[in-house]
Parts: sequence; C-alpha cells; structure tokens
Amino acid sequence: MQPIQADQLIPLSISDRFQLIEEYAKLVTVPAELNSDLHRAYQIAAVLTPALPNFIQYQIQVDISHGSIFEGDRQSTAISNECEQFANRFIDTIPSLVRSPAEMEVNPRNLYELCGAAVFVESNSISRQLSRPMGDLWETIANISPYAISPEKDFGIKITGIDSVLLRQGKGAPVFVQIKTQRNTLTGSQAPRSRSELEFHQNRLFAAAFCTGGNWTFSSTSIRRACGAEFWSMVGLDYELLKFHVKQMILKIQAAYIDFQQKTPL
DNA sequence: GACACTTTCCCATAACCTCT
DNA sequence: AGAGGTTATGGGAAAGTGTC
Repeated sequence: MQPIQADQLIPLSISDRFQLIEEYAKLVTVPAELNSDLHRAYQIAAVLTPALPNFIQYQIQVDISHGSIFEGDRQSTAISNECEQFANRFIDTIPSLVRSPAEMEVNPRNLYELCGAAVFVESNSISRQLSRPMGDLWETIANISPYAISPEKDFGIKITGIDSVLLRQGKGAPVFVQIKTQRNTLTGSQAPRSRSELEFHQNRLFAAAFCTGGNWTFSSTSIRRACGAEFWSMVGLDYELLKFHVKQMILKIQAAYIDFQQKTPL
C-alpha cells in the first residue's frame, strides 16, 4: 500500500483527515515489543511521517502567501492574540471559582475548604486552574508557526504523548515533541512514561516552554531536551517575545482577580 | 440517553534513596 | 556529602466506561 500523501490530506476537512489517517493506521504493523498502549500512537506516527514534510511545506507556502508570520509584528500579534484569548477565558471563569461557606462546609473538596480558610481555598484553586490549561496554551502557540503541526488541531487525531510535530528548517524528517511548561514539570514517576512515549519515534524531543523550574527532571540517553529559546527557535518563534506576552497575560489575570476580590469581599 | 463512577492527563513540591 | 534520579503527596478537568 502506498503511504498517505500530503496532497490527499490538504483539501480535506479535519474530520475527513481523521477518517483517512485512521484507515491507513489500521494497516500498519506494530513492532511486537512495543507496549500495547502505544500501538495506536505508533501507527498514526507511521502514517503521518511520510506525509508531513510536504504538508508542512504547504503550510509554509500558505504562510508566505498570506503575509508571513515571520514578517513585521505579525508574530507578536499572533502570540498576543492567543494570550489575550487565554486571559479572557480565564477571567470569565473567576466568579465560578468562588465557593460559598455553606458549600465548603457541606462538601469540602480539600482541607482548606474543610477549615473554611477562604483565602487559601481561592489561591489554591486559582493556581491549579491556571497552571493546567497553560500547558495547552504552549501547544497552541507553537502551532502559530507553519513549521509545526498539532495532531489534534490539524488532523483531529491524538498521538499519545505527542503535543506537536515540527519540521526544522533544512531538515527532512519531522520531529515528534512532548511539550511541558518547565524543566521540572515532570515528576520522576512520570518520566518513564514520557520516555516510552517518545522513544519509538525516529526523531523526538522533550521540550520545556520556559527555562524555569531549576534542573531537568527528565533524562534519557537517547532523547534530546530543549527549553526556552532553544525550543522556540526550532519553529522560528521568538522566546523573548513569548515571555513578554505571557507576562502581560498573567498580570492581566492577576489584576482581574484582585479587582474581582475587591468587588466581592469575603 | 442521562448520570455516576473511573481512569487519564495536565500540573507542583518535598522527601528520600543510591551511587560515586 | 552531593548529585541525580525516584517516590510520595496533592488538586482538578476531561475523557472514557458502565449502568439504569
């Protein structure tokens, strides 16, 4: 059977792309030694890999024809838009994070609620609610670049452990990437899983969006790591610009939160 | 088909263990 | 003793699964 071609995928809707990839994936033979949880990921990667260089070339052409993201302040605008949207979505949810003393007493979700410590309840909730979806934001921002694809957004399909696939300038083979927020985002107990999810891809990368969080808590003899500028430059994006907009975003959220608190005293 | 329960997936930090 | 890796602990959303 012929491998799938980029030209076949490009004209399709996301759900038709999913269907087509699914059909091909079923036919891929999986190495016997591979963990069964990863069979599907292997099959999808095998189907996608030969098509991706041309698919990404196509994205690059489209980017150029629409006024490239790499020209003028377009990159800044694009990153800013994503951060704005994220901030606005989050700010909208702030009122729903509040729990009444009665709710907390009847059905405490954690120790702070059990004790009715409203300030701790809120600060705990805010930081949880914020840090989790930010993980998704980095994927979205990476996908601004025509050098990256998101399996989910571009093909409607999930590859276990893979957040983004990118084609480095001048290189022929796509790189399968797992993106975290910080170098220490992964705890040790999760590292073996990340290792196995990445290892079987011919080209793979473990990336941290920011070079914060002290030392890496992920290591592997065969899987490269990159954080901050080293990672973002692979898809042509500017780390300094990203940090600038993320700072605006977080401060905006904080200001909205303080504002909300003042309007609704404890 | 609605709802409840379970698993998976995002995340953070401290403590501990082992090897050099 | 210090570094690097592993384990324990903890929150919450979303997706998946089972049941009535």
